[in-house]
Order: sequence, then C-alpha cells, then structure tokens
Amino acid sequence: MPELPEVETTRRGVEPHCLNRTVEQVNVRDSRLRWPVPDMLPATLRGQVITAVDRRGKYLLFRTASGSLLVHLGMSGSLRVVARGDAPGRHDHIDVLLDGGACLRYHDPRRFGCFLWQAPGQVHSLLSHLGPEPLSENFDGQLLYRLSRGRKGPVKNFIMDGKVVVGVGNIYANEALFLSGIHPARAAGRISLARYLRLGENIKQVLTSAIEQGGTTLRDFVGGDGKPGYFAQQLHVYGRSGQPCGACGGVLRELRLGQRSSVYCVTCQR
DNA sequence: CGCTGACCCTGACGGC
DNA sequence: TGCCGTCAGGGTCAGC
Repeated sequence: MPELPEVETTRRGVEPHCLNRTVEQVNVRDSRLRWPVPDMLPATLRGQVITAVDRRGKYLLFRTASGSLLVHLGMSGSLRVVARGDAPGRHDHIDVLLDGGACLRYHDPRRFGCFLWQAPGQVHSLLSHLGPEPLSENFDGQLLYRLSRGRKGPVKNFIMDGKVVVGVGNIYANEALFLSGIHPARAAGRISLARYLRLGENIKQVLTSAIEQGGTTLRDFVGGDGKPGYFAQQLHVYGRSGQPCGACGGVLRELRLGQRSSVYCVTCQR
C-alpha cells in the first residue's frame, strides 16, 4: 500500500495525537508480521513518553527515552488513530493505547509490515544500510549517475533499490521515469549525467507533489487521520496500461521488471 | 559486488 | 455461484 508519500502522510496524521503522550498499554492480537513482534515490546513501551514521530525511508520511528518503536507498513499496512473502545476489526493486529484516550491502531491484512524495537542510541540493522532520503540535499542526479556506473540492470530497479535511495516504490518509479523520458528497462549504467539530473529532480518533484496531495489512494489506503489521498488522479502511467499517453497520444505499454509491472510510453521514453 | 528469482500473506478480480 | 489463476503499493535473502 504505502510508498514514501503514504508513509509521510501517515506520519503527519498520527504525530499530533502521539507527541508527548504516554503509552498506557500495548495490545498485540497477532504477532505474526514480517518478523514476529518481540515479546518484550509491550512491556518496554508501556509507560514511555513519545517524544518524536520520525520517518526514515518507509519506516516510522516513535521515539522514547528508552528506545524507539520501529514500524513498517509493508504492502497492505496502515496506522490510524481511533478512539479507545473502538472495537478492533479483522486484521487490526496491534493497538497502542495512549493517555488522553487515543488509540494508535496497526492494521495489515498481508502482514508484510513489522513492529520492532530499536534500542536507544542504536540504529536498527534494517535501517543501517539505507541510502539517502530522496527529499534531502544528500540526494540528486549526480548521486544516481555516480552509483549507476557499470550497472547493467534496468534503471527502474536501480532507483527502487533502497541502498541507492529510499522511498521510491513502484508507482513513483514509473511516474518519475515517464516525466524524465527514460525507458524503465534501460541499463542504469548507460544513462547520461544530464538525464540523471532530470530524473533526480523528477523523483523529488513527484514525491513532493504526492505528499501535498495526501498520498496515492489505491484500494483502501487512508492516512493517519482516516482520509484518502488524491494523487491517483495525477498518475501519468501507473495503472494506465493500454490507455493513451497524455503527452503524445500513443498507447501506453506494460512490461515486467523484477516481478513488478512497469508502464511506459514507447514514444516518449527511450 | 550485482543481478535474478523465490518467498512472506491475504484479498480482489477476471475468466470459465 | 464457485473455483482457479493472477496480481497487488514492500522488502529480505539465497544462489549464481
């Protein structure tokens, strides 16, 4: 479900309800996520004050003095604030009860997400090898150009590699490549600096725009405040295979790269 | 080191 | 109506 804009939308939605709140209780109804929810997590988190809600790539970090709750939403996860006493539904696996009456509820049908603990002063191994944030000054086309030299794999897989840059998932990879006029299957190492500079800017632009729109709602994504995102209306290629290209009118084609669908325009993208 | 494919899991959807 | 195959926004890991 979520790419970086959806995770950031979730972060912004839940942050006001969590900041400076004390965790009163953690209820784990199903611990079988991507990795099991640690047995120690509820007791460790109980009584702690949430001092910040941060994001690293597609991970959310709920900071406390004794460590951080590390949450990933996987493909189908969502985190919402509900009223305490709101009955949990199917796939509502975890509740974090906060003082003041709010409840942070983790929902994840496919259970590809995770709910883990990061010790204070440490960086979890899941985060330690991540590349730069795409919206930071540490990321640009220069970086893409430098890291891509000699690489034969498709550029789409390259920009979705979390060791290169975090947060670029299938939707926005497709969109950024379209905006940049780059064919998704082109070998990453055979793209010029000038084109990577454009791609870097377009990645920033498409992610920023999606965040402003509250993310892309496909199926049932909702942000932390329960509202859907509106970016889907602006998608140029994702989910539009067989439809006309908005730029040239040609029919958009689809191919599979790394087990993921890639939609592109044969005329506009080379 | 880079790349490919299997795998984790449930649900929605299309074809028959 | 039901069964079956396919696909879905994530990422890790093994193997070559």
